[in-house]
Amino acid sequence: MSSMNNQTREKILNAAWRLLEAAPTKGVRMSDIAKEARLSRQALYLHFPTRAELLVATARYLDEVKDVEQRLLASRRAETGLARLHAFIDAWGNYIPEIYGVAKAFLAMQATDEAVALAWDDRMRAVREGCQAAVEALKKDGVLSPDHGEAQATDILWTLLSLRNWEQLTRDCGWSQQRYIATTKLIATRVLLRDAAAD
Amino acid sequence: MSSMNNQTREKILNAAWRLLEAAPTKGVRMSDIAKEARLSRQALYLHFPTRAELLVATARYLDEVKDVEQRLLASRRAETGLARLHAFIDAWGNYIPEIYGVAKAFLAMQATDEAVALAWDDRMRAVREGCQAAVEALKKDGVLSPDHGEAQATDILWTLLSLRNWEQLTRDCGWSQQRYIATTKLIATRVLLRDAAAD
DNA sequence: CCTTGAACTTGACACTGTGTAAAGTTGACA
DNA sequence: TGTCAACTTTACACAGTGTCAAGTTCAAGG
Repeated sequence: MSSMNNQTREKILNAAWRLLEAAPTKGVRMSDIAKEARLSRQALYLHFPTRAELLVATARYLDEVKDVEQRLLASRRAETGLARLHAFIDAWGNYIPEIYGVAKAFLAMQATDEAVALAWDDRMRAVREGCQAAVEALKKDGVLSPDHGEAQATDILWTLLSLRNWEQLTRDCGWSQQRYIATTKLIATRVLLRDAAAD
Repeated sequence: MSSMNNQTREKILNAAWRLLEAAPTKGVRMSDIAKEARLSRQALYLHFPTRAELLVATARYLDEVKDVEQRLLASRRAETGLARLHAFIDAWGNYIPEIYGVAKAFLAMQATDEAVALAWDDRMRAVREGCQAAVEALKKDGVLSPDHGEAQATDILWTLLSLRNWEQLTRDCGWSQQRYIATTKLIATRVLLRDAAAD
């Protein structure tokens, strides 16, 4: 299977991506993806054993194309803890809308499929590490609020930056992306930094 | 249908509730509920036209039994804005774990079923109104942070108090319920109140 | 030119879970 | 005794996933 034509594989991943991005809330079926990729439904199963694995592969493909690693790592170059926090919120917060379609399909399937749940947890763990690094930088600068230990501060930041929160604020509450970023920075700053250190 | 034996109806709702509470993440099927209620699967359809409506009815039943209205209204009796905010977080935050099982089923079905999505939105709107009332009380006391308008403050509090955040903090991060409540109060206070007014 | 094999198509089918339909059972009440 | 409502039993339609087996296509290599 690994020796198979990679072009076809990419055609499938691209089709899945396109559909999920276009209609994040609608349930995208295997037959939909096949049609979009101009292949028979069965051809998909030649490349991906299950829908779950196709989704996971789509997510990895997306990461690769969009170069998340790169973006998240960029925030680590910031000099102060606060700058680092803000850079991380910029990096991740602006990445969310780009992966929203695929992520939504993930979250919907997470409830039923073990493999999907694990893959999602794995991705979120990566985000959590970014949060942790930002918190450590604050601590090092001596600006971390005495209200929280490092672990708790990481939990809070991680939760604040959850995709669900982004979804609620931008979709349900109608916030613009820009406002989401700005306000999230404000909240993170208020919650995580010791009084005098804000801005 | 409305003239039908209400005992059976309650037996079904109770069975659904028990199963959802016991295994919030597992998909509870109609046949599971039927078995639990010691009825045939078809009997469920005599009382509820679809699984979606059964879920919605279960949620309403839960609210009735647990008397949410009462609890949320209680917070309105608080004298100061801050006390009101904290009372509301107590009321709602402590209600979440009691409805988690049913709510989880809701959220899982929200993606596919329109009726479920509407019912959920409706419930969340009620919570939002509680948030809004708390924010208004803060404003009236003159302690609302100048960083936010009333609408934005409401959005933030509402998002902070989302079931997903409770889930992430208590399940994924391992926080105790008590810690969840205490820290959520702390965060809300830090974010929503003007500097000098904290605690 | 002819064979071989990989990539793909076609069509059929098993399985799960929801929802529908129809005929049969039970027991209370008039 | 008969009737009606509540419930059971059995069967089936439907969607979507995943499997299977028999074909087609086409390029590479003897």
